[in-house]
Amino acid sequence: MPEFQSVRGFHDLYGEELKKFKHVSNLIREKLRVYNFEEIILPVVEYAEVFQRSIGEATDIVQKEMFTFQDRKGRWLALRPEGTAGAVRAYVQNKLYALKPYVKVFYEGPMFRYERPQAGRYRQFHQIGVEVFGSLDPVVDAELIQLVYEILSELGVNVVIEINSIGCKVCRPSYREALVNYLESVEGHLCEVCYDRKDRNPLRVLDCKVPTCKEAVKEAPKMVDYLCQECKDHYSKLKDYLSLLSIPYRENPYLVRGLDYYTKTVFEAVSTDLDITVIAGGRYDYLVEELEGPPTPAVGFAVGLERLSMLLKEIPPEEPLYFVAPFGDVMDYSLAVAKALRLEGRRVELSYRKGGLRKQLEFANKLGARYVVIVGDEEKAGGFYTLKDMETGEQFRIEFSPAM
RNA sequence: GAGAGCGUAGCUCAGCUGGCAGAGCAGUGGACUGUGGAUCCACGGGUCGCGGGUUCGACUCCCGUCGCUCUCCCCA
Repeated sequence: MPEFQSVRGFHDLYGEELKKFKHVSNLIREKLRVYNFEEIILPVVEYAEVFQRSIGEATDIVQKEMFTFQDRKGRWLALRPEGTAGAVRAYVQNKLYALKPYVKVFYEGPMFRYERPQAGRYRQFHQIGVEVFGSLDPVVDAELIQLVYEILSELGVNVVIEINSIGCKVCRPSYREALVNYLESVEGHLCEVCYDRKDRNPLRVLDCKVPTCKEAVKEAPKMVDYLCQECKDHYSKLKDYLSLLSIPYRENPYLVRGLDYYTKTVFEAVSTDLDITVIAGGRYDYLVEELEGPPTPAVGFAVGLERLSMLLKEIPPEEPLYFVAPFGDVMDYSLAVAKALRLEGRRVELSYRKGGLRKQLEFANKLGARYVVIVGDEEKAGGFYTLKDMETGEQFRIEFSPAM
């Protein structure tokens, strides 16, 4: 075991893994450009209170998953466990609402949660977060889900998009009460875990995997039946839009999110291969106000980049590599050739190791070169180089005069 | 926070009821000084995760510890 190791749950990203990661990131950024979202770069550290207020004091994220520490003046700071809270803080602090009728932003970067690492779970992981501030229109929810759908389709991953409405200040309390009442009436049939969570996180009981719980919960009240008129309209309008856009989705009346700030629409994209959530989001109409901003409805979602990358099977091939292979006393000439090719915009590697032509061709293979630019005494003397296609074996003589 | 599995060469892993630490792949050199992927030969490489115990003797058995992986809770 190496003497120095990265901290548990903190990983180096490189090689093939990074290529997938970048492919996902680039594709999403291109989508966001088309949808006219503007980037905002947010700090990785906020006052801990920003998260406590937004995510909710009682949630697992705040209670046991935050990296918190004190600065020299004793104030509590935290590494961000998610992006929305900071985005809202920035929206309020910079008064972004004063600039435009509504605001569409995205951010990309690391998030931190103190959890036990396992498949698709890291203590430092990366998200792209997308937020729309200032519209209550369900068309925004629909467009965000459309965006999610397009991202996932173009990446070619097998997922299902689930949606639900969890109501608002008006209707959610009565539902929660009804649900807890119901759960108490069947508590004898619940597993140990669910018995505990029926008060703490009652909605979670609804998608417990234990068969007896599943059975006990069949007759449980559903949020959709308790929605107030406004929430009901919002939800049905959303579904109309999704149908109009031909976006396949599955209604999951038991879909909940682990953060307190959500209202009305919540949605998730779940991998059908690995049973992990890769994108999740929803509406949070009270959060801006909660962080001392003007009452402003908002919706957003976050993409887990590692999770999405690990579902990718194939990534597009890289552009061809030209390997400049000098042998003999021709390094000056080779430098000139490499420079000229690079100025044409080609991807060029100049061999840094000596060896005969055979050796150079071996190096070229190991580096995955598509073309080898053969430069020997003949080439230098004759004012040309030999271009070899490593796939077909064909060779071409290319005239060249060094102009360094 | 609870549970399970695994730590032997750069990688993947053998190594039996304790008896000289191995293979394949990768690497380097050569066969082969202007033509690669193939083949053959040679070579380099290890605190068997770490610490303790049992034993004449521990990679092997026992205890502890650290690390990794996975599951639950929860989540991107």
